[in-house]
Amino acid sequence: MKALKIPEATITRLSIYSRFLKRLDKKGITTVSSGDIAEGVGVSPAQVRKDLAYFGEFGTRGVGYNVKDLIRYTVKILGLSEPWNLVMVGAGNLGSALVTYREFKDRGFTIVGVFDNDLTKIGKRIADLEVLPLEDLPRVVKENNVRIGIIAVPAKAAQEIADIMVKAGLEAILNFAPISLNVPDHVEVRNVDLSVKLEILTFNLALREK
Amino acid sequence: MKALKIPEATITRLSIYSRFLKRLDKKGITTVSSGDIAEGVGVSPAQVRKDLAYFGEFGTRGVGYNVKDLIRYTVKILGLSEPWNLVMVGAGNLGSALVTYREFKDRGFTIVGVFDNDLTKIGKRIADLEVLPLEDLPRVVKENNVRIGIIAVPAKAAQEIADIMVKAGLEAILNFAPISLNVPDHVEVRNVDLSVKLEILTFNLALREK
DNA sequence: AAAGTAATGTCATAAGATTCACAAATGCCC
DNA sequence: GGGCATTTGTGAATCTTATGACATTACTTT
Ligand SMILES: NC(=O)c1ccc[n+]([C@@H]2O[C@H](COP(=O)([O-])OP(=O)(O)OC[C@H]3O[C@@H](n4cnc5c(N)ncnc54)[C@H](O)[C@@H]3O)[C@@H](O)[C@H]2O)c1
Ligand SMILES: NC(=O)c1ccc[n+]([C@@H]2O[C@H](COP(=O)([O-])OP(=O)(O)OC[C@H]3O[C@@H](n4cnc5c(N)ncnc54)[C@H](O)[C@@H]3O)[C@@H](O)[C@H]2O)c1
Repeated sequence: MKALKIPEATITRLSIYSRFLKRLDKKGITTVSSGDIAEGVGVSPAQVRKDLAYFGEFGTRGVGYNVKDLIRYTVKILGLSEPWNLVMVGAGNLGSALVTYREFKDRGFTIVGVFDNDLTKIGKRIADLEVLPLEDLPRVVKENNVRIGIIAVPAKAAQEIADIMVKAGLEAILNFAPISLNVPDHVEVRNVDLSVKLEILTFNLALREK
Repeated sequence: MKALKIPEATITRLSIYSRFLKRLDKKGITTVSSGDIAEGVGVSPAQVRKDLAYFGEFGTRGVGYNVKDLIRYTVKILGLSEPWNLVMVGAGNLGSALVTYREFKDRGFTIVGVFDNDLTKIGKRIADLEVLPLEDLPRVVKENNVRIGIIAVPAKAAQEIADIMVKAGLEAILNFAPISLNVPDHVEVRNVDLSVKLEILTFNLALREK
């Protein structure tokens, strides 16, 4: 495969294009131009073509892209042709919301285990999953070939959970705790930080006063 | 004020530095170097200094930065010296989690209204807020000087809610629905897209197989 | 079948962000 | 008080990403 380095922003946009295309497909639209995609997701047409060009030629000049084909390509690129099993640690407010989030399923993600250390939560059900004690995590990871873990525990506990995940052999972590995690190089981490986006808004609004 | 354009990535990092500094302060640490911050949040020391340099000179050569002062500066830059009132539309799984999220409060955000159109939800309480019908949104916005709204409704309804928010005079929207919103230029929008981060991970893991 | 229109793919260019490297400033030790 | 160690602030260099422009290809119309 391409050794070429792909900008992470490109991957971000591909994910967005991919879901936009699925909506078009559901509406019965069969062909789409880079301009249509651009307008639908709020980028420039050149950007759309450039992003796709990293991975091949998927369109027809003078015509555009076949929606179903392009969905297949983007899904393939993003590594979503095969389903992914996930584990979630933290069965609190956010963890519960994420476990019941339907769109994950649509994109091929299945949460196969939810873990917590609070005895009052263990044994309870979220969606159709029983909350399990942390001790069971390595077993669930092994049994279900899980490679990705989600952290939804308080910041204080996040590093400890990351360590447990690494030890259990997970290769990637999606972290919702507002703290930077220390993990070995072979483990990919991405943080989702909700306050940051809010503070970009306040920064911009505050500027207006000036 | 500076007319200079600041990279959004800089604002993102400032928000992260700011919260990291608050943790240091809580631990009683009074002085910090760009290298310490860099290590704590996972960027380069030069990056930290450059980011701060957009806004002024906050450190002392040979010494570093005073933690409490730097917190004050970052908070000021991010527009957080004064508290912000927010409204939330969508009292579902995610909306409820967000309303009860404590860290928002710590950063000076107060959710003053939660709205939904589901009659079974209206009147219920989330944290200490009663869920209100959408019709009440303009009033709550006016009464509380709200400038920022959060959208946590299904994608299908998000544009409609954005329109209502714009009409009510909101100037910024934080959108959790996985769809791109159409709003006038004077309204700032930022999307929080959880699937994207997950798909960056799958992209990277899928690459490894190659 | 030729001309006109549409839209891709890509190379060149521009813009933007990060890193480097070092002079300048500070505090500390002897 | 002079030298040494430290760490900032910043201009220049580098690296990365986005935009612009257009040749190329395909379809459509007459
Ligand atoms: N709630 C939100 O809207 C929101 C938004 C952004 C970020 N976050 C972040 O997500 C994380 C979770 O937030 P939340 O609101 O769901 O908190 P929460 O308190 O509702 O849930 C945290 C859960 O983690 C469990 N937990 C704590 N320590 C643990 C450990 N060592 N091992 C296993 N489980 C443990 C707790 O028992 C609890 O069930 C926090 O880091 C928070 O900052 C939350
Ligand atoms: N749950 C998650 O973890 C999660 C994660 C990422 C993104 N999201 C996105 O956040 C949004 C909300 O997700 P959720 O899981 O909370 O869904 P949900 O179905 O639990 O809640 C949605 C709420 O919006 C309300 N609603 C629907 N239409 C409305 C309208 N026109 N006006 C006012 N209220 C309306 C519903 O009554 C419901 O209470 C969705 O767009 C979803 O894609 C959710």
